[in-house]
Amino acid sequence: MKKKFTIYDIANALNITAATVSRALNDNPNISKATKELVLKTAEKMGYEQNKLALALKSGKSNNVGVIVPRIDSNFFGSVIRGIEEELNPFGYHVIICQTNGDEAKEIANIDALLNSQVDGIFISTSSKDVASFERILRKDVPLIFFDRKKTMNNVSSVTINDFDGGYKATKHLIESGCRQIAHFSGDLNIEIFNDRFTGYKQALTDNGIDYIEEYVVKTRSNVEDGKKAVKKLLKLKNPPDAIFSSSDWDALGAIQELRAKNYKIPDDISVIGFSNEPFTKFMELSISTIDQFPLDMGKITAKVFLEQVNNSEKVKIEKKVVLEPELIIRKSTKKTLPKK
Amino acid sequence: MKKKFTIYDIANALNITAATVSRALNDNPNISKATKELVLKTAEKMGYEQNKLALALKSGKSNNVGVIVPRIDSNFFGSVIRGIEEELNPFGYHVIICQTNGDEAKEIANIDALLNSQVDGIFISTSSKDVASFERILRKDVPLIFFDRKKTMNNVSSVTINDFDGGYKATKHLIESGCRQIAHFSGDLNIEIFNDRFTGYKQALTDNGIDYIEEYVVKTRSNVEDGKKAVKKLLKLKNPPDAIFSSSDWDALGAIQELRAKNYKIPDDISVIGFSNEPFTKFMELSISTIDQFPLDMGKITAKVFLEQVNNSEKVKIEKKVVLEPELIIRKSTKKTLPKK
DNA sequence: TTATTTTTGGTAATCGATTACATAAAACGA
DNA sequence: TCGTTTTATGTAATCGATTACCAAAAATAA
Repeated sequence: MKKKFTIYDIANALNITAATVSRALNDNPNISKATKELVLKTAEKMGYEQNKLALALKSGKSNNVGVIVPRIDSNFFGSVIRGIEEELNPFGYHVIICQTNGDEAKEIANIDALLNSQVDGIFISTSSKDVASFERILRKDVPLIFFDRKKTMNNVSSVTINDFDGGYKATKHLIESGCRQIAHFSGDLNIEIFNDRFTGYKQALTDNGIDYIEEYVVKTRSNVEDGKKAVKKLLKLKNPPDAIFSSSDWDALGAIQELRAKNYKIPDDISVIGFSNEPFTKFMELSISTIDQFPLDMGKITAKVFLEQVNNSEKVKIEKKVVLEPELIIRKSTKKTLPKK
Repeated sequence: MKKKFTIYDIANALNITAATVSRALNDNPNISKATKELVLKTAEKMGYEQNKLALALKSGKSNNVGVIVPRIDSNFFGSVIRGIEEELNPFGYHVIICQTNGDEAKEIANIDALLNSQVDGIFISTSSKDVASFERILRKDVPLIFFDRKKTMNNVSSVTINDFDGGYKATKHLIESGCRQIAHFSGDLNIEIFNDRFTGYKQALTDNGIDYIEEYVVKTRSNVEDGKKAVKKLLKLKNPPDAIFSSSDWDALGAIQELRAKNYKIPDDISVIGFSNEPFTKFMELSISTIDQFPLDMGKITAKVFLEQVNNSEKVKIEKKVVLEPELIIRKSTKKTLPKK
């Protein structure tokens, strides 16, 4: 077993006390230069490294933040986390990752675990219907910030994109390119982002005098298989759609694969637009129109909001709701031309 | 300020000592049932949660592991981390993420920070030329495991794929499909994985009686731009290649974009094969042949090797070198036919 | 030379949980 | 009834670093 050296070891070696060593290492003004140099030299020689755990226990600050996401191996969440890490690292914070796979129970378990480990903040893209566990975070006075998938709560900051606008823009684009029977892959409508996209979709229809047809809306779960299934279902309708606005790029991909397998022409027979701007949408045979959510920025801004909050001299409560504007990206899977009329 | 309750608060409330409370909470057999129930009830009522920091300081175990990667927003590393997290979470471990962007100084800084925070293990995909910082980890007796980008060190476990084999398989496939002038995008040859792929490439050439031509090897940095540049360079040769084996999917993508812009036919004029099986390679107009590295498995196995190591009753030193077998995935960017002869 | 101030460093409590050791009370046997 | 075992809990040290408070030594003033 190798030995880990502490300030007490340094103190013993120099016949001084740990308090002096601690002060010397922290460059405290009432330690003489001679002693400081001696301590520093000895620390160096022994390979001393500060135990952050002891410091964290004493100070109540762990310098860790927890990030809870459905999954980390998607480009979107990977980019958000990258943004958070890059922004926080210079301030000495570390990022603890937790995955929920969209499971509410796992999300609660993760929150508990993070609270136990005394993280200095929790950033979450939630999959929960309930806010009870978030209230527990607030009760412990731990900064909580939602990103992407938020819950609306008082005194809690959030960084999201305007999903309503994203849904609106995507749908409007389809309408402007001549489509009238526009289907929607919705995702779980209990989750705000999906509900907002859906609402944006409906609003765009209304604003353009198009009737909302309930059977055009299919609930999907952001994967290729669900996209295929959804298309199959839609094609069986007596009046199949001429466009699909999918709330996820993965469903859109599934839809496109299924449509092409059935020899539909995209975008001529059916236009398809996704959501998220996953890298693959750009490189595909038939590049997919989509909505960019700027995940890297979202991560960085989330981190900044957190930093503001902890540096706020703890007096006034900050509630900051940052809403990023999504961007429509038009590619080959939707028509660029104007209405046929 | 909200109050965080400790075992002392419970002890005071019940007029017993913290020791008893601690024992009751840990279901110690020599605490009476009555007291246990009382303590449990009071803890519940107060919303008590154990402070893991205090526990970690006392026990010397933080239940955190550090994972150091060049970047987290790539499918490959995202998947590895997902695998690690999934495997370790049931055992109560949390994963701290650090990014280096391939910068050696940042890697060292991250290692220092992780050691300071007393992590129970460090998993790293290294970008360093030097092993000095890893020796510091070992000196502190912290388990160290390399994955993907390793250094060869005694007493250190690693989980990698057989990059030599990957390079060999890719090159052999190109040869078998009739190519003879095979170029290679190499990456930084100081990094073992790239060097191994390169060696596999050369070996496949040799085994098939093809001369190794130095000017066919271009150093790239795993991004689209470098792939384009590399192709431009190769096409200027008096004897341009008829195939490219790229050590990265991103360079391969750049190469393909550049080649198509110049009206080369793929795979007829030039075959291209990448490395990693990034999702986009599958969905592209011209799907890209590549080598699968099974990143999720790599993460899970890395975690398992770690668990074995810490459960090893700390007596015998374990050095486990796991090498996964990569898989050739043939798609449209390479010919499937046999040699034209 | 004595009193006062300034330097410098020591003492001991603290953060929250665990645990070896000690001890009081209850239960038991003879 | 007295000694012995068992049961249940208390006491105090420990993990490593910080810091309010105090005290000796040195420097300065009177």
